[in-house]
Amino acid sequence: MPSLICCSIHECDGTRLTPRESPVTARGIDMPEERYEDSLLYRIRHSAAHVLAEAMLERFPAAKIAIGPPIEDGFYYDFDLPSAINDDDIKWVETRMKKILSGRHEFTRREVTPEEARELFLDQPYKLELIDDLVNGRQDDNGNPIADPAESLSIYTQNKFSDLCRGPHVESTKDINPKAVSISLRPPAGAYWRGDEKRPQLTRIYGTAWETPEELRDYRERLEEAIRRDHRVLGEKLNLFVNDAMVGKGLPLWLPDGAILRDTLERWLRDIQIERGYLPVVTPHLGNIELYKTSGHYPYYADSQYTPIDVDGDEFMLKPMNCPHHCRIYTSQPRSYRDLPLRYAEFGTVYRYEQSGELRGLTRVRGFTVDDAHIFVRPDQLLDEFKAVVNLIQHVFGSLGMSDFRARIGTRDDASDKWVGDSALWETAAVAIIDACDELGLDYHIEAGEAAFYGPKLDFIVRDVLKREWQLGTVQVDYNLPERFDLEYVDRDNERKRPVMIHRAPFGSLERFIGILIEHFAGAFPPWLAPTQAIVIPIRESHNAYASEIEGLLKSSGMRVKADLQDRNMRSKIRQHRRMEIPWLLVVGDRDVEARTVSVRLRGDEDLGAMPLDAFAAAALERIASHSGEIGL
RNA sequence: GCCACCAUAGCUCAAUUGGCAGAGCACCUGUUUUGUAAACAGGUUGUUCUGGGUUCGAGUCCCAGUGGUGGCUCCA
Repeated sequence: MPSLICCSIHECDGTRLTPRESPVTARGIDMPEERYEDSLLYRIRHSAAHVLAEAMLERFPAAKIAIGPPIEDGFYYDFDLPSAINDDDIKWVETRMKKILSGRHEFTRREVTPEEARELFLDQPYKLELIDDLVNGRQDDNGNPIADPAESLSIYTQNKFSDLCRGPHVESTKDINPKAVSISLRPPAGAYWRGDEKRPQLTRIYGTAWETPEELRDYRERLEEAIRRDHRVLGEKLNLFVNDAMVGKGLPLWLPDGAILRDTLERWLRDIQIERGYLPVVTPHLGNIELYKTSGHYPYYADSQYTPIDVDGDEFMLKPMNCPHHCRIYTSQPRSYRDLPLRYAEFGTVYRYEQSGELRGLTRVRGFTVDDAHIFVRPDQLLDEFKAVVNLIQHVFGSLGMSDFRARIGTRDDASDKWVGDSALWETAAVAIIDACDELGLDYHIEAGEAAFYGPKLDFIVRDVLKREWQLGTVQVDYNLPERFDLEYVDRDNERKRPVMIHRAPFGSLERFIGILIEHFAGAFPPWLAPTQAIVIPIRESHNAYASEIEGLLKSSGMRVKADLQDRNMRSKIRQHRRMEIPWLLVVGDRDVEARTVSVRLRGDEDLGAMPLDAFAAAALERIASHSGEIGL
């Protein structure tokens, strides 16, 4: 099954974080980057979490404490509270934390036996559970040991608070600047104990802590910048899309400017794919449920699919993926080994029931369009075709200047039995993926257990402005669907053989990709993507005719351009269009009419002065055609 | 789906302990004709998310629903 759009990795245990907060440079000599876990910042945050717990227990003496690790940019602590927490509580706790931090309280470590530990945390059930696990050795959900039993446990104490903790911590609260700590920047959140929705839901208090108040101030500014870049904020400001309650949650409406952006991307990718031998196909939004029973998607994944629709006594589904349809296109004719690879491409809109709490802007929606293709290959073609697909995805990301992604190879692990198919084929496929990535010099990492259920895959994962991770592009190797749909080709030796299927989507989904793209460019799109590429601004009404003439000329050369003939002064028009991130503002007055020039002002701040209309058109069209991110002419 | 918070004009927000629903921007009309980030004057704009309840009186308090936000869980 294609996981064509899914998978965010949640960072809550602090173990997957990059150590970039603390690049160490000593006396001009570059030192290797320190691991986050070894950094002062990590100890500060870990210690601040303990102080948070101490203050919370003063405010809520009946609270039960769970865990409180450092995370990227801060820390949290989970509490089981007797009543809901409000802003006044947060304010009180923050003030109290700062008071405790101002004291000179040492963090002292003490080794205790499990018995002593149980005695100490007699009224803290979550701690008792942790102690039991540590003493017995950690086990995963299948009962396999993942950590050795601990013989002794460590307790850290500061002021009047002790916590079960392996450390490390700062030596004393004097190592933490109270002015560099805040818990009021992020609202309290719900979180299940041990991430299990069947266990109690706890209240998670997030905090942030830095070495200096200046770093805290910088962090605040980064948060504000993130809001400014948020695709939901920019989507409204730039009139790209809206979510409408009457239409339904998670079903965004594309406004004209957003549709132009989307259409431009779609046409661009379609052209690239045609060059590379892809064939267009089109399939309907509804399909008979038999299609999904055959593919295996139903009822196993019924939770995320919409209730079937009765059509003349048969059950039809809104299609949650395009692959079964493409398989049926494959089987519509007998296939020869000479026909392969066969690459069916479709911008296919699919519908999935996503939990309401997870919906978000364009990055998580209930109806979305996958830039999907299914490639049917002979086994001997798999490696080359896989490389070609990765090459295509790299081309797409590279053309858009998106380098801030991680590539993840998802393989199967032994902890789950959800995998289908022969393990030798899995091995073959995984080796093909790894070989392809190596040959392409792709910087990847392997995560066991992140495969699709039918085969290993390669995903391209990016982070949004709020540092949430989203899967965009994906390539998946599938031996399963060809089996289920009984796909065959006649080989050179006249034997019927089974093709291998590659599922792939460079964008993943148009919606999510554009959401990320808006944030990537902060709304200032390169000219080829900008919904409006140039605005002509007449200085006086008497220049309107010239402005309209320029509009017509540039339009006929294919540029997306408008003349702004409103009865407002030039300065206010410049302000308005700058705010809309229009790349080129063409101001025209007497001198320009006289000399047939336009005075070009760039989206940023730069005024290029007058240039001949032809020269502007040629230079701008070159920028557009080359997909340059540069707007200077 | 779960926990918490939020919802006032198209947008951003205000409205004392429950006492006549407001401002800026946008929009409309007029004046203005401007050389690079907001001309001037006047005017329109409301089921205060929806439905119940308490009250002499509800934007404000209570209940339910809807939508949004932050997390958690899930994510083929």
